[in-house]
Amino acid sequence: MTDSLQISKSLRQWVETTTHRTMRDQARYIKSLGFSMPQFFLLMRVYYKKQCGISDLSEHMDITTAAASQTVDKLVLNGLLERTEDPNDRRAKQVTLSPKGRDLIEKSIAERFRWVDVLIKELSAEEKAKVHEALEILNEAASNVDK
Amino acid sequence: MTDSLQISKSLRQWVETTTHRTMRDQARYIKSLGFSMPQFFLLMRVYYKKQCGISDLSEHMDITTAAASQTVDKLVLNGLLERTEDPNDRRAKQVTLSPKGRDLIEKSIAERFRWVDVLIKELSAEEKAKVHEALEILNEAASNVDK
DNA sequence: ACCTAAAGTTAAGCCCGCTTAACTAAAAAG
DNA sequence: CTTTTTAGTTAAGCGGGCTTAACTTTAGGT
Repeated sequence: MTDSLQISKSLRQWVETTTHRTMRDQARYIKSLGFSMPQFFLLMRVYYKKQCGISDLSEHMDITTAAASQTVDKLVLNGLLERTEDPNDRRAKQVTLSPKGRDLIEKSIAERFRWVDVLIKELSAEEKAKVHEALEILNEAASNVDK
Repeated sequence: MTDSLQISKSLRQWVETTTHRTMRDQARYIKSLGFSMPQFFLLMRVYYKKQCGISDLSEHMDITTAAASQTVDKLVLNGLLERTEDPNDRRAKQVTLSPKGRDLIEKSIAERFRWVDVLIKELSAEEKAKVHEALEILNEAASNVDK
């Protein structure tokens, strides 16, 4: 019989492992490209939102709008972001990823998946089947929790 | 039949979800405690290794031994780390977490587990059993990969 | 014993992220 | 139409993380 405590423990361990691994790999990759973590987190935010303003970035990253503006400025100069005026509100700016920026983010995501493929090689065919079924369940549950 | 491509896809999605969900909360929590990401990563390394030298930290974090030494210094002054001489090699230092440091790390890990329990509530008893078994497999595989 | 290599430390200095403060311009409120 | 609020920019300055360089002390090889 599997109780909630057992599964909670194994799930926690797994989340801890993956988070630890992926954050480290990501940090190294970002650094090797010459970018800082704040810059990268900002790019990630734009990646997930597709488009957002300076205020959104400052709230999301817990920094002032001044800091967000300055960081965006550097990333625009580096060709990773594009900043245009919002046609509906001429005070606001629309920040989006440039092709170069999108490429960077997608490669960094791929980077943290290299570990995933190494992990899969550790599994037998039978284990793969079990793991796959469980992951489908988890992914479904996660999307439910996200509303 | 479950092939490697299928499982890779579901595992990638899962890792993507968990990483994305937890990264921001983690960063915010660390910041709210007044610590920097480099400091936190260093503490994490010590937490996982239980005990390690300055050289290990510098290699692991891709910084010079000088930088590692200085960061450790600050964390010792803050009461989060303890630094003692290695009895087998008097050049080397053994860096370990103080009770206060361990507490900090464990609380930060707990911080990103809040949604894990919500997730488990989504599962039926049967699903819990399957997920638990799969997670045991994955955790085992992960520990093998990390040596 | 000698000499080189290895583990850390210290100091000086650079860069960068962030903040505060003062500002411009546009939208909303009255 | 005036006032206030909102979005963003700019400049000055602080603090922290990191590097290089010079140094001390201990281990290990010959």
